[in-house]
Parts: sequence; C-alpha cells; structure tokens
Amino acid sequence: MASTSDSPILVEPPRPVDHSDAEGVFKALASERRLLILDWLKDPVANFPPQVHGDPVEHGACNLFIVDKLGISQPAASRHLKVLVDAGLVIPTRRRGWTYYRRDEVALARAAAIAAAV
Amino acid sequence: MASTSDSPILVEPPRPVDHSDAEGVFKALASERRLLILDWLKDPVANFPPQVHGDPVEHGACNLFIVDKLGISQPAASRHLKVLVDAGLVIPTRRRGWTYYRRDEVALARAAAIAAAV
DNA sequence: TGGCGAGATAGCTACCACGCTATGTCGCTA
DNA sequence: TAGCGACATAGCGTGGTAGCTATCTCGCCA
Repeated sequence: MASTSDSPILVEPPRPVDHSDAEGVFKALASERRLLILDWLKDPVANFPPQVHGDPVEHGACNLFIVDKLGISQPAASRHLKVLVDAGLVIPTRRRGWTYYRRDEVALARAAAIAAAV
Repeated sequence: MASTSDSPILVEPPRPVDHSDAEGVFKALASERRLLILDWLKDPVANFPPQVHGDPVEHGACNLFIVDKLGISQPAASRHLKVLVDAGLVIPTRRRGWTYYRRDEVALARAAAIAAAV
C-alpha cells in the first residue's frame, strides 16, 4: 500500500510564494490537455479501463490509457506528462515495464495557494 | 473613494470550472512580468511614484509608471497589460489622456478558485 | 537469448509569444 | 489649429512549444 494513500492532504510549511515558482506552475497548467490529464487522474477508476497490473488508486493510471484518451501521438502525450512531472504536479511510477501516473495532491494544493496569493 | 475599496472580496456565484476558461487564466498568469504587474498593483501607492491626476487607489496605477518599472519598451508593456485586461484580471480606466490600471479582485478570486479545483 | 512491447528521445515543421522599432490615433493645450 | 504627449497597432526577428515520424533503450517472457 502506498504510504500516503489514506492520509489527508499533507500540510506544507508556509513557504513564501516566489514569482519564478509561480510562473513555472502556471506554465505547466496553461494547457488544456494537461488540465484534462489532471482531471482524469482525480478518478482513475472511473476515467480509465480496468488495469491488469498496478492498482489505479495507488500507482495511478497507465500511460497507455492516457495516450489513448488524449488522442494524440504517444511521444506528444509523453512530453505533456513530462511537463507535469517536471513541475512536480504528477508522480510517475515505473513497474513491470509500464509507467503509471498519479496526482501529487500536496504540490497541487501548493499551486492553489500560489494562485490565491496572486 | 472607490466603491469597492472597503468591501471584502465579492463572492461570485458558484459557477462550474471550465477547462478552456482555466487554460486562458493560466496562460495570462504564466509570465513573470505579468505576475509582477499584478503584485505591484496590490499597492499602487507604495510601488509607484505619486500621481498628479487619477487616484491610484480608485483608478489604479498610471501606464507610464508600469512601463518604467518593467524596464521594457512601451509597446511590449502595453501588450502585457492587454493580455491581463483581455483575461479580465485587470481593469483599465482612460482619463485625461492617461490610462490607469487596477486589479479586478473578483476575477482574481475566481482564478484562485479555478486553481483550487484543478 | 532472441523477440517483443512500453515508453523515452531525436529531429523536423508549424505556430505562438515576446522583444524591438516605426508609425498611427487621439485628446489636450499653446 | 498646430504641435505634442500618451498609448495602441503594425511589422519583423527570435526563441519556445506542440505536433508528427523514426529510432533507441530496456525489461519481460518464450
């Protein structure tokens, strides 16, 4: 079981909001496809087909499902996911040759705090 | 005195968050210069020189001051301001040949709500 | 160990955002 | 009414982003 699967959203130390930080977060969110991905990952069980390996709640949704649902090429989807991972908003898990993605709720809460401070 | 100067942030009706809306807001915020402008406009009196015409609290800061403080050309600054105005985050006021800009706190609160819903 | 499938990377093209200079528009004032 | 100052718009060059196809890497399994 994932160590954070049944914890509430962790509380970050109240760090001051940095503009360059904020710019990076908003850049990562400034794409409809990436917003869709984040939305789908809110409920992997409802939004993706059943997975044979990898618990969708624990590890997240399988890369292939996201690629299919986006309807763009696999490399293009891969890059969108990389943008989200680099921004720290999504956590990848490699397992048995597949890669699963899940939301990082802590980082997303921090992003919301940044937006609230604009 | 500004009609909203001593009101709390107005409460918008709870409209559902739309992805294309969200993309537009995040695009407008995905620029360090525009984040700086929004930050400066939080306190026009402290961040800009005293204005001869136009109350900085009521109408906002004078375009010229923003251009100077950004340190870029006047057309470039003008376009950044247009992006913020088009996104509805900043309100322009033309008066006596000058243009003043102030934050739209309602729209900014809505932007924060959008970010919190991602 | 050879083959296959998942996914990242490379390399290309098209497009958009941002900077600049030059110029247009419009209102105020001498 | 001529001139000037504030601001927007036009046009151009450049860098970054998003899409694609082709290819590479690497783990799994027969």
